Amino acid sequence: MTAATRGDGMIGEDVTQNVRTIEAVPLKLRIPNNAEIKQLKKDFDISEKVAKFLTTLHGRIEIRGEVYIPKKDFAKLNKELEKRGEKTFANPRNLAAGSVRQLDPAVSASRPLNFMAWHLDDIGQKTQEASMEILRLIGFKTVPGERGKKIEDIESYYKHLAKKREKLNFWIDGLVIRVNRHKIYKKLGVVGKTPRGIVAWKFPPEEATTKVLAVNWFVGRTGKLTPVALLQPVFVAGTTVNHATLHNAEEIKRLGVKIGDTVIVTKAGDIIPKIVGVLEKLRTGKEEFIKIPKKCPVCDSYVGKKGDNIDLYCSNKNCFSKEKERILY
DNA sequence: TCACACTTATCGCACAACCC
DNA sequence: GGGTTGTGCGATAAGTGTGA
Repeated sequence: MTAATRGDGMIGEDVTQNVRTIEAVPLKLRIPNNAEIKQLKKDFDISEKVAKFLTTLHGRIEIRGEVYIPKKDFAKLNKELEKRGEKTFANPRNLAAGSVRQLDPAVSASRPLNFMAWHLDDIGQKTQEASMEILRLIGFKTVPGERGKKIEDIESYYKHLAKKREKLNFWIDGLVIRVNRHKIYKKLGVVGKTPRGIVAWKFPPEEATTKVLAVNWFVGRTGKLTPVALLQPVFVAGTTVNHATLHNAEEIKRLGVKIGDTVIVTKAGDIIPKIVGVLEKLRTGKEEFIKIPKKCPVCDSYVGKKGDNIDLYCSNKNCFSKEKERILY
């Protein structure tokens, strides 16, 4: 058995030794019995070839899934750490990611890692439903899901899940809608890195309010100036947020944000901090306009726009920040 | 108009280098 | 040898520019 992280989609990190310590990942696949295969044929129209493969499981099989830490186990671990006077972990998502990459498998084994499968590579099965059933039969836990025939079915499942979300034993940020029939799924193809047959529908992100303390202009490798708001630290969706990008001068104008304003902050995809609004009623009159720089904050050269582009760029080809970011890139 | 690449941000964790 | 610090990595979303 070998295991790898997703990486860039092509090359990931070898995490075999750590994944082997996860109890929910069977070291030996379970071979379904005759009655189970018979039922599988009846329910999911699987071919003789697939049925035969399942009776031996000889050959290569690729499974994708999610390593996670159940809420209860995460709370228990932090309680134990607190008791011992040790530092507790901020959230289960990053702890799971970090635990999988540990150099010492014994450390990974000490963390309450769990695994749920959501993809079985093509072995000849015709639908996603069949994939999930096969995964269950060969010994994997699978992500919960339901089949819907109409858009309304998906809407109602989304609402049902949103209600049920807090009661689940693991964190979720939405649901994934996937075309059931593999033939249609393949026919739809891939756009960039995203297959057309699969769509994520996220829940509205958690919100918090905080103050804008300052706005700093960052110069990227292309020379583009990006305003980044320095925020009063605020806890949102499992982490403490200190900064949020304002993208460009147009975004500052659109939001109408000033230094000193109380703003509403969310995290897109529960990851990226984002200012979504300004609470103008809380203004005291001491708020300051955000100055659009005329000179580069790093090399003091003039900045300007490129044609109709709304972004500002540093005019100095040898700007230190550009060079630095280019090297970093 | 669409597809795709680029840019930017965040966090926690791993690991090497450094200091005491 | 142990603690601290700095850097890099992985995962991820959204806005924008570019080229077909």
